[in-house]
Amino acid sequence: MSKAQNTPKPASVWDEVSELKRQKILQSAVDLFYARGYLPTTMDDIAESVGATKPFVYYHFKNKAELLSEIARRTLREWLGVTTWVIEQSLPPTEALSLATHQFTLIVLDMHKFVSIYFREQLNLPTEVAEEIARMRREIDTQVRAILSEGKKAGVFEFDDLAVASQVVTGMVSFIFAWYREPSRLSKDQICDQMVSHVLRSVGAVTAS
Amino acid sequence: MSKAQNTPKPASVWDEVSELKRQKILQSAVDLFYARGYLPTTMDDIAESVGATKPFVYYHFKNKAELLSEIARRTLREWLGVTTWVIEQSLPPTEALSLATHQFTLIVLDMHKFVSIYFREQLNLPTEVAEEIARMRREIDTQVRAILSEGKKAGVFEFDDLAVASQVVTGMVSFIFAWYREPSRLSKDQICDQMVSHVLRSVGAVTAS
DNA sequence: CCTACCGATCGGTAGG
DNA sequence: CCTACCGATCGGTAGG
Repeated sequence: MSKAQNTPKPASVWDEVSELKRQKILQSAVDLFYARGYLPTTMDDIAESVGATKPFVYYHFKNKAELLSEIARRTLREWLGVTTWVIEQSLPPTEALSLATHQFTLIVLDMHKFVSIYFREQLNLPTEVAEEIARMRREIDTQVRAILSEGKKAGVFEFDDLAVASQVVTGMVSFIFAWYREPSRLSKDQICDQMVSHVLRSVGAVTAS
Repeated sequence: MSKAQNTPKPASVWDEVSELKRQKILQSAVDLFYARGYLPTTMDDIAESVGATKPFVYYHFKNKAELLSEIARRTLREWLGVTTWVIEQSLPPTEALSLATHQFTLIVLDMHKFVSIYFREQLNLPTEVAEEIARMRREIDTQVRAILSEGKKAGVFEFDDLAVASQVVTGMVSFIFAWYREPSRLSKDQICDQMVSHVLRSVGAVTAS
């Protein structure tokens, strides 16, 4: 249940019902955008899949781009939440990188469709949303670099270029979206463990168990 | 000059000129698809960017999907060419993985726009082309696994699951498309060296220099 | 008489 | 929250 509803305290029963409809529409959009792509999916498709007509969708979302924006925002918000939370723990570099990788991998697996859509459809995001997303990505990158940099200084990581190392780590995990399919031969926990091992080794972590 | 023209022996001057025009159109399509996306780019846009009109484009390419198909085919052909060539050398696992990673990285850098378009627009490929591409991907995966498997048996690589390791290796390199931008702070050779180091370490290669 | 192209317009569908 | 409908633009192809 990592896909929390994110309901910002429903003030009334009316709001709660309205929010539920928003979630239902968004989930249909996610399923369709994932299967067919953002542009080929019509607002009529989404309306039909929730058993309503187009104006119903427009009542809950300003336009088509707003649906995509919400998908991208939720994805990045989850990622940024994980790295921020790990940084706050002030763990030793190896533990911090392990934890961040594990949680990051779990998000990619749990929010597989969200992540796939985000990576494929970045170009279709409105300018302001694209900039908001870019800011969050830079924050994540800064935090990953902080962990890697600290590990290198402490002598527990061994790699050359910090920027490349950071991209390699986040890329290795992000790219799971391109090959993960359900049902999966391996459990999510098994994949997390594999990814932690690969990430730790890739930055030359000494305690690669 | 890794972007070979792939000209299948021009029988005459006429064919040669025609082939040249095809290349010019394809390059314009690549630039536009990369910058704006496949669907938002119109055939008129492509025609305009080569200083002609739409029927000119249709004279050289059956339709819009054929342009995208050619981009995807060339990308996969280059990748498959590299792994096949490396396998043919019958090198020790570590050398084979180093060489494959170096060449694979170089392709992602040299054909940066091709690779980006391929990953973003897979869903827009005609069914038969998508299947052809999928076959080539499976071949590449088989060859990467062969190298990794041999290294594990020989005791020079250390990782747990072969499928995950293969995806991690190809994913790490493929994902360069998502962060590489020109002009780059690092030279292509520097990036190749970095990627070889990360890949070797990620599969627990003993000689991670 | 053909190759290589252009101006104009088609049917069909998108977002709103 | 639906029916009915718009302004616009698309990929692809006709005739010349």
